[in-house]
Amino acid sequence: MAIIGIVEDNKKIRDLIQRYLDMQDGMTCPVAVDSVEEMLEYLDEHQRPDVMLMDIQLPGMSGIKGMEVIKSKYPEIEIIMLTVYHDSHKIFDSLKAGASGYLLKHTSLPEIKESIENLLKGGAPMSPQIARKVISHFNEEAPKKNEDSMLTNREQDIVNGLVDGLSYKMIADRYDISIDTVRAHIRNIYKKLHVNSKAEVIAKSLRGEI
Amino acid sequence: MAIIGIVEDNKKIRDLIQRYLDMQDGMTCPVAVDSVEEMLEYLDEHQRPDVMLMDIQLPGMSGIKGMEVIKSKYPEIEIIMLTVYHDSHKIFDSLKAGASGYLLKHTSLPEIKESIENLLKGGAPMSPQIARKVISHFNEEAPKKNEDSMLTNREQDIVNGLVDGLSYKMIADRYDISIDTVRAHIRNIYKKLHVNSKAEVIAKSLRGEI
DNA sequence: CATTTTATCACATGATGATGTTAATAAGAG
DNA sequence: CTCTTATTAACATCATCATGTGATAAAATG
Repeated sequence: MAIIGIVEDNKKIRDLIQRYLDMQDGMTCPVAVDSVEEMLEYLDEHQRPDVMLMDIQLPGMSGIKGMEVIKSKYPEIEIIMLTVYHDSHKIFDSLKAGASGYLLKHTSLPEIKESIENLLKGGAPMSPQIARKVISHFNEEAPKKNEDSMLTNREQDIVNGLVDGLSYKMIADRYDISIDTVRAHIRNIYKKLHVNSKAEVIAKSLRGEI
Repeated sequence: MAIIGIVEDNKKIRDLIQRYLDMQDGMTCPVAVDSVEEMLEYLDEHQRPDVMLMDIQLPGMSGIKGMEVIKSKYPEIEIIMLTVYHDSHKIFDSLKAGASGYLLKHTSLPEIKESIENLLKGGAPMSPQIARKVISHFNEEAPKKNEDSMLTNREQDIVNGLVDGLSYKMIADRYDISIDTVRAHIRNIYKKLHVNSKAEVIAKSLRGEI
């Protein structure tokens, strides 16, 4: 009998999954909590689950951090991330932190059940979109400069300045242009990238999405 | 109508898959050959397939080498490796050479069909055992964990908020604390990391230096 | 028990950033 | 030759950030 645990802060989703899994043959789901902290308390005093479903966005400790903690204390627990996030950063962080699977939240209950069975048999459940990103990570050693970067040379200069942590004024000095010109470029960059803050540009750039 | 191509030297398997796929709605499988060389000739003179199933062990050019050649000439063709090999080297070589999926040969015909549909929808079909190996690759790829983070859990929360491109106000809302508390945390974070702007924190974080 | 750390909140102020509007010049495309 | 794009620039205004100073309380540490 496989023991399943759930960490998910949305009570509706949590209860739904718990009830469904608990009904299945060969599975029992005795614990479904809404934070990593609660799960850690539970693990101290009860039989440990074989598999754990974990959200990323949680009150208190994040699911990724939580997984690291749980994995370091109980490395034999297999953890599947079950979340709405499909950005590469969160996916790779999760996998590096020791996740055995990564499912998107629109995954149906039977698919979740199947994924758990898969995992117990030595597989690694992944939503197809996630698998795609993981695979891309491999064949993306050279063919970057992906999609229409669209950014002009000057705009790229400005982005580099932002990534280096420079203020508008410092960027203006570096390229010997006025601060208003920097502003103008940044406006254009924001439009092209569909963002509206320095922070997002820096994040995008460092994730290789520019 | 998706066009499927097959390169597989075992005639029995090749014919079986071709007949099956050809029967499916939305698919046609006009070409099934037993070597990369034959497939290259075919591609010169016919409409190119959308998806190609390819074995690794082939007479003449190997499937991995063949995929490189085909991918460089026709990068828009999506290639799924369909093979008995499950050793990490062959898997990673295939993925690096541009494979969009990797299935083991015991995969059933309906699963193959499903995998192709998956691929056409932007997914990446992988047998669970393969996914497991790919994921393991990430688990081990995390040597440099500068765990001298010094940042407290709450501080890490705040950093995550910054990385997500949130303003102080949005971070305050996310964690249900006041904006002044966010400011206080950020002051401490700046001191610990020796920086003095959001931008630098985001950059450090995304570089894995936190 | 005393001390330090962590987390919380407030008020204030100057600096920086985001956005709207407008526009001149040069280069390249059609 | 006209139209578009890239680059430059100025002025204005409100929002957000960075930083100083100070405070309370719980938790961890010694």
